[in-house]
Formats: sequence, C-alpha cells, structure tokens
Amino acid sequence: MDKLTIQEVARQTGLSTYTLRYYERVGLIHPIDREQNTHRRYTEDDVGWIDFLTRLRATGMSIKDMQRYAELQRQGDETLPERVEMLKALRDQVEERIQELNEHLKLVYYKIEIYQQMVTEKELETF
Amino acid sequence: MDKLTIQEVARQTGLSTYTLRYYERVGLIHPIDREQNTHRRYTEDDVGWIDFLTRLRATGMSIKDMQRYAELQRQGDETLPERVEMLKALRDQVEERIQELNEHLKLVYYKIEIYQQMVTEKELETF
DNA sequence: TCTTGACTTAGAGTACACTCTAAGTTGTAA
DNA sequence: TTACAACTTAGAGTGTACTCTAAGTCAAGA
Repeated sequence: MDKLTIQEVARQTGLSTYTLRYYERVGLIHPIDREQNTHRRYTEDDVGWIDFLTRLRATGMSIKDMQRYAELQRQGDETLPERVEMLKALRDQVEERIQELNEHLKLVYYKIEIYQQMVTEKELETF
Repeated sequence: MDKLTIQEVARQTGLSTYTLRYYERVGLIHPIDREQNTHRRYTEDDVGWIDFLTRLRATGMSIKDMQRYAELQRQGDETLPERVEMLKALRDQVEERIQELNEHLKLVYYKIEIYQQMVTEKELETF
C-alpha cells in the first residue's frame, strides 16, 4: 500500500491541488496523514473517497450538502440510515434533472428541425 | 394582443424582475417597448423568447453563449446556419450530460443498496 | 394636493466554488 | 552545500449569475 503525493492524487482524481487542499480545509476530506510532518501522503482509500466526492459533485450536490454527508460518514455506522436518506433524496433529484433535460432536449431537436427546414427553403428560393 | 407589466412577465416566466432587467441589460432580451416612456410593456412574443431563454439556461448554457445566440437571432435569417450549429452542439452536450448523470445514478443506487443491507445486518445483530 | 405603490436607473453586494499569491519550509540531485 | 522543485499555510482574488439598494419618477386614488 504505497502512499501518494498531492500531485499524484490530483492527476488520478482530476481535481487540482488547490481543490484538494480546499476540500480538506472545509472538511470534505479528513486531515490527510503527513510524511516528515509536513507533506500530505494519501492512501488508496483516501483516493476512493475523493473519487466518490467528485461523483457527488458531478450530480450537482452542493459543497454544503457534501460537508453534511462527510460529517455523517466520520460519525460511523450509526449514521447509515441518515446517509441512505440523503442518497435517496439525491437519486430523486438526479432523476428529476434527467427528466427535465430530456424535456429541454425535445425543444432543441424541434428547433434544429425547423431551422434546417428554413435554411433549405431559403436555398431553394435562389432558383 | 395586450401588453404585460414586468411583474406579470416575472410571474409567467418564473424569473425575478431583477433578472428580467438584468437579461435586458446584458442583451439577452432586446430593449423592451415602454409605455408612457418609462415602464416596460412586454408582448406575448417577448414572453415566448424569455421562455426559450430559460430553457437554454436550464440546459446549462452560459449567459455568454446565450448572448451570442441572441445576437445571431437579432441579425436575422442569415445566421440560421450558425444557430443550428449552436443548437446541435447544445444537443450533444445535453445528451452527454444525461449519460453522465445516468452513470452517477448507478453508483447512488449501488450505495443505497449496500448501506441498506448494512443497516439490516446491524439490526439482526441485536438478537 | 398628497400619498402610495409600482416602476426606473446605475452601481454595489452576494453566494458559490474554486483558484491563486506570498512567504516560508523541506527533500533530493549535482 | 547549494540550488531547485515541490510542498506548506493563511488569506486574498476571480468568475458567474444573479440580487439588492438608493435615489428618483410617475400615475392613480383618497
């Protein structure tokens, strides 16, 4: 189990080193172990957690809600039911969001169709 | 064809009066006609355009890109091909975004499943 | 006529999520 | 041992999209 530098974790997770330190500062990531008392050394488990965070972020979850989730996680198994509730709420939100995007997509398809017809008609006019 | 006040348009579109003025200021909406030389009076067409804007916004399009689109719209039919290109790019982005959300959703489902199992096992332990 | 309330503007303020800077420390390679 | 790159911190700065404030105008009703 080799430890990773902040650079390596940045590369693996797609987050910047700035963001990694920021996430730690605001409590999304627990205080990372240090080597020689200064430089951070991340474990594979740390990277797994950070990957999960980036996925939560990508669903649109706010930093604030992620802080809540991280806090529950640190509190251990007692908080499993509450975490399940948060995940279910997230699931519902994401599903709604997907529905909404599909609706908007329909309009975009429709506009593309209409506009392309208009372009074609315009071309025909020139004859 | 009766004209609408900014309040009425806010109610109909779901945007705040602040946002309606802001959108006009940054060129997303053409300068709205005034009654008595001061108060805005919106037409149904104006509301239609604003509804379309809110949909573009809801797909995640930035104000900057919407400004570009609005500018093309004002330039007339000559810009139809470019608008079609923008809409096609948007379509692709939205479809990608939906795919991505579906991926994340899978993980959320999985976590809910796992955590619920853990809760159930914990309950059984007490016997 | 006076008051009220809805409107107007320019510009300042806010929330969010980073992103960067400055000043300083540390580990490795020449 | 010295140079240099990579790290550290606290705190400031940035971009985006609003959101609000202050000061003023104007029409209609009491």
